[in-house]
Amino acid sequence: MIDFKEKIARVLAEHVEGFTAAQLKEMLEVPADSSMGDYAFPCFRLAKTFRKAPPMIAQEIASKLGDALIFEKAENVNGYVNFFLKRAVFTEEVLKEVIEKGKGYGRSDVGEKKKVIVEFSSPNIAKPFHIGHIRSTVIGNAIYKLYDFIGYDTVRINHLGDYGTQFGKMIVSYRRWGNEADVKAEPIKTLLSYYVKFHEEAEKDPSLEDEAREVFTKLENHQPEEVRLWQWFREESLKEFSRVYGMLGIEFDSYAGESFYSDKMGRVIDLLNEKKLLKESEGAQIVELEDYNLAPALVMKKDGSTLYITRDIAAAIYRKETYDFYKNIYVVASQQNLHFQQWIKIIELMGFDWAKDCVHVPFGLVSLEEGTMSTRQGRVVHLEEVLNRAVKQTREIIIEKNVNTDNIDETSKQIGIGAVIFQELSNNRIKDYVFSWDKVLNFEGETGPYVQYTYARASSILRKAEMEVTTAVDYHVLSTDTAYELSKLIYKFPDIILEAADRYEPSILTRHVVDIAQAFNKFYNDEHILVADLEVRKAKILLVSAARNTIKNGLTLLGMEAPEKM
RNA sequence: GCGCCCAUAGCUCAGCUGGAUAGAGUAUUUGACUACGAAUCAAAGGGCCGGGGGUUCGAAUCCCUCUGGGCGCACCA
Repeated sequence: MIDFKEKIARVLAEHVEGFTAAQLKEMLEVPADSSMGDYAFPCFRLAKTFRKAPPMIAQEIASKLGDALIFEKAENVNGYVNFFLKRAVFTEEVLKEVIEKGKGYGRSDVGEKKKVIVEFSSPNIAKPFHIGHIRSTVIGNAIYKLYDFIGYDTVRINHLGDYGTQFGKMIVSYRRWGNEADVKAEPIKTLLSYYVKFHEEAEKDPSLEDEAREVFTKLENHQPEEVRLWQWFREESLKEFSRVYGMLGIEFDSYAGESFYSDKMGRVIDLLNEKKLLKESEGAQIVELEDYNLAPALVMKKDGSTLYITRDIAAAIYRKETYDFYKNIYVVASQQNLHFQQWIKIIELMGFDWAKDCVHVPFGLVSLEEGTMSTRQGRVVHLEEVLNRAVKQTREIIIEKNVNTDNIDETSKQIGIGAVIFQELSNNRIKDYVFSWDKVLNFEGETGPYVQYTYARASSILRKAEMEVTTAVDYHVLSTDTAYELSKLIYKFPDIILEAADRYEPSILTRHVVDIAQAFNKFYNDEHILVADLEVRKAKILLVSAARNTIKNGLTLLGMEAPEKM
């Protein structure tokens, strides 16, 4: 597709001395208001070198430019040279590209098949999958899809929290107060109750804590009975998780969780020793990071067992050796910022130059109106319940509207679950937010259902048009402001994808998809599409088809479905 | 105490590596379904962009400082 900005920069370069086309391209902007043109060149920075007032410079440039192949006029407004593209030329270029590429519109090969690992979701087993986990899960999935779409070779890893002292606690509690039948009937609920019970009892009898640590050490040393129980808990938990992943349409390439690295810890300790990074402190082994303005990192407890951070170091080394990644992305809560700074610095100190390729992508905290979530205190909202309620509400709305009740189960799922995903991907990931039922169950305005509705509407028009989509149309028909705005947003789509991937920020894409939907709805309301004049109808149908196609590609990247009817 | 993050309309948030009158959604008021789906569209009101300094031709955006909030800081993950 033509890079219009590039073209304008080249034309400018012929008339502005001392700057390359590339430099000029950097300086080009998009005006705040489209009535001021499609691109703008601010002349303020040229004032010093040319020793003239910006409006004079702009005036001179504009008068020299006249018209060109791709723009019809360039004019000076307050020191800016504003460019107005030839709308029909622009629209033809964009729409042909979309129709030709179809599902691949926006795809690119900038990744050159380089390996990118995305670690996301990573719930703790034996604990409920709650609304706090949705962020990593949904944001991580979108980041994976974005990188996949722009040509990287991706690996999705679910770094399950399936190891650590907590399982010592679980086993102790199960042996004292639990039974097999209860676990089989309702695994996570029962296991969680053991965990809660443990903490209640440990308040009264602190020696239980030591007992739990001992049991975990046995697990680390592969004692058969402990390993058997742990494996059983893990399997039962995974069954429940896969149900939620199924609803969300999310898959992983690897479930190598923390336990997977349990036999790779010795090597990490040896390497740290070799590099003389270890230091004894109060009986434990630490890595001092004072020189880097970071708190010391505890890598081995006084009883010789390892910690979370040791496992992350082992995991990073393993991944480098196994996948030889170009980038190793971790979609993990911002609460763990320090933890990531610490271990990535340690990796660097160990002499691994690929430490710079490990990227922590943090996101803000989800809390409830009652306060921060606490599994132990039962203060949680289960993700499955959120999804189920969203689906149920969608179903009620469909019945009420009575537009299309075929496949109502399937459609309700697409929309209800889509609403939850979309909501999660709407804001900058770094922001904290308070979970609210009203908000996830609101389907109007900037929401998933709004975008899906727009898609269904576009699909409906195409069904009724009774004509093939063709790019052999009169593009002047699509030169109205509303049609042109829509084409411009469609044109930006591939760049938006690159930016969203580059900044690890799916919300950039989410916002843009909303913008396209809004522009489409405006066009839909402003102009009659299925007009009698077949030439006009043909052109408008082409734009509808391109918009619909782009919306679908966007939704797919966000991990959502696009229903034909709803 | 130290470190990191956040602060924009009543509410929820956009605002790209500084650029023209700070934008959406929601809520409120009002208008549009005998044209293609009203989960829609249009209009109105609503802002010392947390406060104060600074850099710059130009700051919501960059720097300093203060205030308010969140998160983290040794044997949990």
